[in-house]
Amino acid sequence: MSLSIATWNINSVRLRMPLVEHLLTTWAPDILCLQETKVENSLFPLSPLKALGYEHIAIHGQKGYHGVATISRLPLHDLSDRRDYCGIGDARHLSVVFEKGGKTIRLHNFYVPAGGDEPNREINRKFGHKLDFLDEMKMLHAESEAGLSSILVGDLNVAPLEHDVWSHKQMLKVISHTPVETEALTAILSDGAWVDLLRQHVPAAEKLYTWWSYRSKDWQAADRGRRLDHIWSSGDLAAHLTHVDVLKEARGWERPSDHVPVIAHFDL
DNA sequence: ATGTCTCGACGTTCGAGA
Repeated sequence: MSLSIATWNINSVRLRMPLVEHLLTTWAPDILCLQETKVENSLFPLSPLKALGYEHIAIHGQKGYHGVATISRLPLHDLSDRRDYCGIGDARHLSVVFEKGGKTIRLHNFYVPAGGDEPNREINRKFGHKLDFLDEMKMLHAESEAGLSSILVGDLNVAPLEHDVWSHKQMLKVISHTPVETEALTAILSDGAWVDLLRQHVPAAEKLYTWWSYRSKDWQAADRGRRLDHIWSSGDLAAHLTHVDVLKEARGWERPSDHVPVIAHFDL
């Protein structure tokens, strides 16, 4: 029995609804986790998703900024788990529980703060917010709930490994790849007993990106990407991973997001 | 080229955030 989980920073779900529908009809993941939906809950476009068979939808939005949504063909439970990291009321987390192949699985959907431009928390409060958010994530453990497996996805806004960026040396002082961030993400991963599924599928020595800036004449020719979007799981599920698709082609779609969808496939 | 894109704000353009 197969299970597929997708994650995608959509950068406005209302603006890019045709692209979401294209993803769902063409790739048909069991569950799609979106970030940066940028819409309050009352205005979220539920009906076109339900019409495609995705009848189980959990949303956590706010006006104009941030926002996450988990869109599923499988029934979802425990839809009200939205954690207020840093206690400032941002819509950046949502978790649900579902069942597949005899397993009960908690699925976390995250949108980690980007952190601004200057990698110094003394002069840039947004960087401080990002570091505090990551610090709070260290408490997440993949095996914290008896009988439950875990998956964690989202735009974590950190490219942790050398080959998660186009130039390790040139990126060391650029937010998303500074040592304090990459060390924090690595600590969350190891302290929480998570497995980095993209890197289980693609060796760490190979370049792998999920995001290409809008600020480029030709994103494809420059290919200065970063791996900001992640899918992690508990070890029991990682053992059932068959492959991961990074849909690079989506960066070339009309009016694209700057992030591309990533889909993990399991054989359970 | 502080490079582009999105949203909200009493909008016909700009500032925020990314």
